[in-house]
Amino acid sequence: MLSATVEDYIKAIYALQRESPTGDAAVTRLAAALGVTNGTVTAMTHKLKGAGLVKAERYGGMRLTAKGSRLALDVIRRHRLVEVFLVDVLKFDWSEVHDEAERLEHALSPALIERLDAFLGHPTIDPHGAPIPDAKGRLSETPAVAVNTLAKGTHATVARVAGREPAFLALAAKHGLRPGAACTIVEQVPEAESVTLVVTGHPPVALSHRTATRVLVHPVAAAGRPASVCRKGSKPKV
Amino acid sequence: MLSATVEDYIKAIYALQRESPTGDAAVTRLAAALGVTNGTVTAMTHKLKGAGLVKAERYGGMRLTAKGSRLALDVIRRHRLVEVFLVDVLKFDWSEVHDEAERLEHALSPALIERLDAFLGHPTIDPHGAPIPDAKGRLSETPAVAVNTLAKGTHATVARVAGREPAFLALAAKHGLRPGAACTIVEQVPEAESVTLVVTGHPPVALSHRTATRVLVHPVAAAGRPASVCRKGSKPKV
DNA sequence: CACGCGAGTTTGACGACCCAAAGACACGTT
DNA sequence: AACGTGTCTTTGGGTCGTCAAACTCGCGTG
Repeated sequence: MLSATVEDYIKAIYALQRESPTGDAAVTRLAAALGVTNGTVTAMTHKLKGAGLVKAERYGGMRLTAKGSRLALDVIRRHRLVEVFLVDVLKFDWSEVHDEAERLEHALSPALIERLDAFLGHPTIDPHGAPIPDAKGRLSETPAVAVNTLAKGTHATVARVAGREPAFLALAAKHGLRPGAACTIVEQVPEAESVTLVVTGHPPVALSHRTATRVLVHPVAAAGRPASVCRKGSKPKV
Repeated sequence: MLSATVEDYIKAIYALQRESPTGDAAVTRLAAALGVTNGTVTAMTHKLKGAGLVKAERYGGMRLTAKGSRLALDVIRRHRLVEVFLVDVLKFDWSEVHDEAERLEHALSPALIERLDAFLGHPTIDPHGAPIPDAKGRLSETPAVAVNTLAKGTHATVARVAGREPAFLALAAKHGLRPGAACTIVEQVPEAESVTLVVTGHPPVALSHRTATRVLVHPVAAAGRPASVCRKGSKPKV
């Protein structure tokens, strides 16, 4: 059986690979993500290599093997299903579920996960809008764009609020920023790297572009109304 | 934070104390219950003593302190609530929930347990009929008698089916022996240490007296019918 | 009463995971 | 080409929970 520690490493490597341009994870980054020292990561890397979960060579970055990726997706599936359960069934708040899920994801048997999945109605996204891999480890990512790339006046539907910091998640919740909510870009100031958006019925919220990359939306095609829609790459005409 | 291992030891000590006439747990019994060697238990005993969870002296049995008992009841509460969840909500079979709960009981935060308790409607017994300690660690045990002490013809309500062996639990389930079921003692042969009982709608089942001590019932006072009721201590008049 | 034996304890060692600190490497600068 | 800095690896050491094997104790028996 694979230890909880191994699962945590694999999950962290998976996440680092996704946000790395070269597609491989660096020791120092991984150490920071897991809160351990570099030496500890190097030691664990040997173990993971021995288990056939990662490929790595001395002084080079590491990369998950097919087997490693499969395990990562398995752990992510467990994590996200638990989050759905905690929020939808036990009525936990959005911002507090992460740590709880972090512990639980290592204690659920495959049988339990499949029953939980069925009980929850086979959800496809977690409470933050992150996609849930299926039982075979398939992940279907809906293309979505970050709000910092959108022009003033754009109408959109919130697809996902990424990030784990409770403070940020609490802010998002306070302003109605949850998957499915309809929002509008009310201000876009490139010079200040600031974007302001509003969800109907909630106070507007100004985000730095850096923060705004964590808020992903599906722009809504203007149906008979003159709202400008600005897709990825095009510049706002303000 | 207390490790899962410590919790397992405390829970096992609690169980051993209950079934020990002297009220304290022996090293060898504990080692057998946990599947470790005696030396390991001795080492852990020192640790538990240091943490103020047990009292023990060299070559004498060990005993939980108030703090230790409280922890044991806490773990038992978690365990039994998880079992209720697995059976009632996720529709797991009776006999397979134990191992699952064994792992989960160490991964649930106090907040999660309280929410789960509320979601389940504050159950007072688990699927096997075992009482669930409340959030303050209070355990209310309903007095119940083992079927081996009852006379032929006695009508009773199943209160609890103790024991963890999947095979025994599967047998019990097959014969309708679950908390709340109405049963009747159809045969009682002291010479053969055998008792046979039947739950309406299920095939009869013969149990050795040893096994029968695990089936606890509430005898039903004969209401207008001539069924003999035999309380603890009285001899059957067959 | 001395003996023996089961129950309990100690000892030395191991695997998993971790750290601190020292060493080895890679690579851009000068 | 030599340096310096940041990244990675190694080394020695620590904790937790475990085992096997040697040792010690308490107590009933011959």
